[in-house]
Amino acid sequence: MRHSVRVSELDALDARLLLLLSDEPRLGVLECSRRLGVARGTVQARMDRLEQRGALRGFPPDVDLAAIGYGLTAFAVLEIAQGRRTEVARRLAAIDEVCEVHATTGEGDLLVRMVARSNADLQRVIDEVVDVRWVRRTSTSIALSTPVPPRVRPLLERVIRQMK
Amino acid sequence: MRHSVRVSELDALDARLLLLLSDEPRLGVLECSRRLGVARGTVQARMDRLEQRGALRGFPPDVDLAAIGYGLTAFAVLEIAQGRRTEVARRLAAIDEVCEVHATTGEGDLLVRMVARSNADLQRVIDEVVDVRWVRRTSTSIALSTPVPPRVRPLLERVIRQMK
DNA sequence: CGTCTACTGGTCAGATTGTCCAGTGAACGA
DNA sequence: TCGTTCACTGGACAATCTGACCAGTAGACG
Repeated sequence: MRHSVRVSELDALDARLLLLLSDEPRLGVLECSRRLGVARGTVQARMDRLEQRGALRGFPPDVDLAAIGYGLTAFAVLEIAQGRRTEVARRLAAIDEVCEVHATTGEGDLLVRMVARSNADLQRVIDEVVDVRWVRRTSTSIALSTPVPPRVRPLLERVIRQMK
Repeated sequence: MRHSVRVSELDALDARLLLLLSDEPRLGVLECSRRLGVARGTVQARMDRLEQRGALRGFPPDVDLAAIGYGLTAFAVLEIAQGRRTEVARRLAAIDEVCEVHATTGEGDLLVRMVARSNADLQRVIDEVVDVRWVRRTSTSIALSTPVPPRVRPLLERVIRQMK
């Protein structure tokens, strides 16, 4: 049975597979095929295709930074000198505690997520970030809690819903 | 051989294991034991302990939202009415496109990461977020690029370095 | 009406898993 | 100092899963 969607798009089965893997990442190909009610080869083919297409990047371990001693998270919005985004980003990337950087529109130019062991440590990290050359102005906020942890599930469910 | 560190802390082997898994998440227990030069049972025990301790939450699939059609990412900083954080967070969580919410110190109260299919779609999502009750003021920026994608590796390396 | 593609259901050998076990050595307390 | 405890080793086991095949079937497409 061939499906009608563009090759580059998600298929309902793809979405269901991703959803299943979101809920229980340790599942093997065989178990997935059982749950989805399709042949094992199919699941295997789908996963291969999803990876080739780049939709499924892999299964990185989800490490709890707090449990490793990095209990503090902070966000910094950086304003930087014109045309220095790449430069600044590279220097930020060199800081271990910098866990994520986005270039954005709006008042700020870069949004940085960083972590630290303690308030003193955070001070150090912030200083390191702020001291990066070409950084003009910064505004930092500490994350007090994370009401919604990173998630994809609702989106996948929506995709399935729309597909039906 | 018993190790000297507190039970709640990471051990050098734990860190090396997490690092290994960060680089090649698909690795099985057996392969890990080979790479780390320890017995299989040891790796198995370590992984169990890491999970029990909460340091290793699991292996969620890394789905590329862009490849699923959600090519746009935006961040919103929300200012909300006093004492309504939980309430607002709950409503935000009900929006499929909201992928992450942090409560923060500073001018804003909540930092929201959301995604959308297109500019029009983003408009809709932003409206939904902004229209959440108790939200006073918002400021939104669109993510143009992600110079540093979410990562843990440097942190793990640092932990190992410090341990040595 | 053929061709192509995707899925099914099956097989196969080889690898991996979870689960045991006895033995070793280092740290710890009495 | 002598036991005890704990973590790791290296080995074993059956059960399971994996990757690689295969022929057969059924829509979609020209």
